[in-house]
Amino acid sequence: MATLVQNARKRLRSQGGRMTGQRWLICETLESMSGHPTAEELFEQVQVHDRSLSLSTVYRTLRWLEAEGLVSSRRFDGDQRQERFDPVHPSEHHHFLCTVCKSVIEFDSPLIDQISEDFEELEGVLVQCRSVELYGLCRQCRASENKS
Amino acid sequence: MATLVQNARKRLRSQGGRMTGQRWLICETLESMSGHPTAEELFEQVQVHDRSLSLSTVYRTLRWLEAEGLVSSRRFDGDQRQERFDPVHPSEHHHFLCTVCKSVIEFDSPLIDQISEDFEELEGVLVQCRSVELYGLCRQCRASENKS
DNA sequence: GTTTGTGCAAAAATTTTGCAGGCAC
DNA sequence: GTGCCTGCAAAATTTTTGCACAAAC
Repeated sequence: MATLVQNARKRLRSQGGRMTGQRWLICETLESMSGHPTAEELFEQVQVHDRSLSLSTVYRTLRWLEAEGLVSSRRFDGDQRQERFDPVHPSEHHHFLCTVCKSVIEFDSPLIDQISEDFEELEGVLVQCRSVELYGLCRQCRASENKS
Repeated sequence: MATLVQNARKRLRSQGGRMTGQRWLICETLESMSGHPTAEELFEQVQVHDRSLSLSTVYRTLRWLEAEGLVSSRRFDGDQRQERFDPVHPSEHHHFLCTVCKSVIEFDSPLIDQISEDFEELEGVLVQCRSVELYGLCRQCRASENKS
């Protein structure tokens, strides 16, 4: 499966853009971070490898990747201001968020299409996108909750 | 069914707060607006009836209502910055958003509980909240899309 | 009278943009 | 060399806060 850097390089080439060290690092770092980081979190992680890379560049790169459909941005319940970013996967997927440790688990279910089709029939609308978010306690946090 | 103003008044009484004209107007206006307005939109609508009511008061009231569990705030896909607010309904419900006219339709489906239970079993997590968002074309926009 | 609430203006927080210089091709 | 890209600082946008005054009990 193509990595984010590979996809980005392809897009850049086709539009006369350049795969700079900064873009490379941002893509690689984003892909290595599991939990849908904010721009700020990604920036901090990127700075470990390049002290001089700026937050503007992180934002500019993320927005470009988003426009290219390679990265998606969202806000989860309880996120007040900052957006979260993650590489777009080839297949649609949805999110479970642990309200204690903030970890994210991705999932999918055929029932989501069913819901969508039921609703189309009921209302006469056309559904083009679906987003399901579940919130609760992950396995670990659930266990430690029980102990205390 | 209790209105937002009625619920708010009850909470205020029990904690020594006051149902002021501003709070009343904000609650009534929010309840009368169907499409999950932003604070700014609510503010504009409120200003029709009270020119001197400030945006700060709108925010302060919304945050208080939110803390009391009477109003919920969210951001939909494509909303870049501003949050949207709406009165919390007694039963859980989800949202369909028209990507053209921005109208919002609320719905519910028993399959959502099913998805949630399936996922709990699969991952050993505890799901406490669910949020489903569908995006597409509403009946009207779908029709006018076909014509053109 | 005391406490709570409001408007205003200023601050805080997040994201975007203009510009001068730097780097990739 | 040309043109895209970056860092910096400043702007823009949304939301919160401090404070003096006003309103409700």
